[in-house]
Amino acid sequence: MARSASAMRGQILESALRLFAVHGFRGTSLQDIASDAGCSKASLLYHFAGKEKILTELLTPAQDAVAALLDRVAGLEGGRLVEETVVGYVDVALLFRRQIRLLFEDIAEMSCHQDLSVMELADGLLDALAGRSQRAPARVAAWMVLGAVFITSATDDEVVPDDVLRAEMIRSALRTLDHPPS
Amino acid sequence: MARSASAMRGQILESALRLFAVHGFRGTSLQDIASDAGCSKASLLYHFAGKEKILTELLTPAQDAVAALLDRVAGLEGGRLVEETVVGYVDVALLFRRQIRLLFEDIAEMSCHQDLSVMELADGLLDALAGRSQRAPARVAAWMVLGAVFITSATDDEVVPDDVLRAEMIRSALRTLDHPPS
DNA sequence: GTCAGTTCTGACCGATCGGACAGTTATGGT
DNA sequence: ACCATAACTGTCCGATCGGTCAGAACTGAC
Repeated sequence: MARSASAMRGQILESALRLFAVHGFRGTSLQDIASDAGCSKASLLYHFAGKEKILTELLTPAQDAVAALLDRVAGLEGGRLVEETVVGYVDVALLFRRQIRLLFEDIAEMSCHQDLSVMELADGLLDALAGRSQRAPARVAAWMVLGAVFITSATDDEVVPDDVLRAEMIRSALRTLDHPPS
Repeated sequence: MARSASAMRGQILESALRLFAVHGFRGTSLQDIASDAGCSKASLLYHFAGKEKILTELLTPAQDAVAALLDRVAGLEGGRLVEETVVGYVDVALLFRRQIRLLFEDIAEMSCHQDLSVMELADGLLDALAGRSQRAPARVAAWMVLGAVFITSATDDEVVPDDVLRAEMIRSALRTLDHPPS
């Protein structure tokens, strides 16, 4: 066969991205990628120095986009800074959503593989956070709160004390949901 | 030794939770847990039917807590529903933050193991989203936006069209940051 | 002391996976 | 036609890991 180098490389990257997004990085073997791309596993390792290098090449454009965004807002301040950053970040995230998804698939597969009914619980939480509304604005805001609290809890910013963190998370979440302070 | 069954089980669970939270579920082998708990790998598998069962036992209390929360807010509606759900969810998330962290460590280790400087970029994004403020409310809100957009992008709620999703994500994020609409 | 039952362990197994390597096939320049 | 180089492959290897199993060590009841 011996097609041109760039063609095979592109095919490998595309197969890898798709399989990673479905089964996660660790859940996808080099053989899986090779079979999907239509070449041998050895051919994979001819084009890429290792499995991680494939992931790196897949993630680098997203990293560059964020770096470019940070560069673009470097000189701004105040309201313009926040607005531009938010819009830019959302656009980058949506542009590279498949890459983001591949990061989560390992988690999802791990959570679902057992008898835990996390999905049902997440749905219930989503409904309640959206105030039982099915409208898009409420549902999107609920999704964001779900993710925001989840990730923020996992971080350990030892600068912020726990009680302050709790209070600010609640306030922020209620703002996200457009809920007037009581 | 042959200590009482519950003592060894508890020791194993504690070691597993700590190691999972540091190296992730997949990044921790049964041998690692056994060494940390001070027993043999075979003894692990005497107390737990498999590696996943350990994870299940670690995650079940958190699942039960969420289920209890959903049960508690089942009869509420309107403002009370949202408030109770948010406060309850934040409390559960903070209570089980180590369990949540273990879910993310696999991602973190995967992202950091390569030459990508994701941490610096995340910090830069955090600063910009917080409007260069170092105050706790701004930083917590920035963290939440960071996680919210990240997770929401990874979900595919095919009910909401992409352009609507983008607009609502931006609006929600700006609300989270307490940014007045322009 | 005896014995049944629980707890624990060393040794082993099968499977999987990432990667190495020598050799083969195709390509393009001359 | 020739050949250097790039592209590709089959095969093998070492390491890791989850899990099994027969049997040892310990315990408490009698």
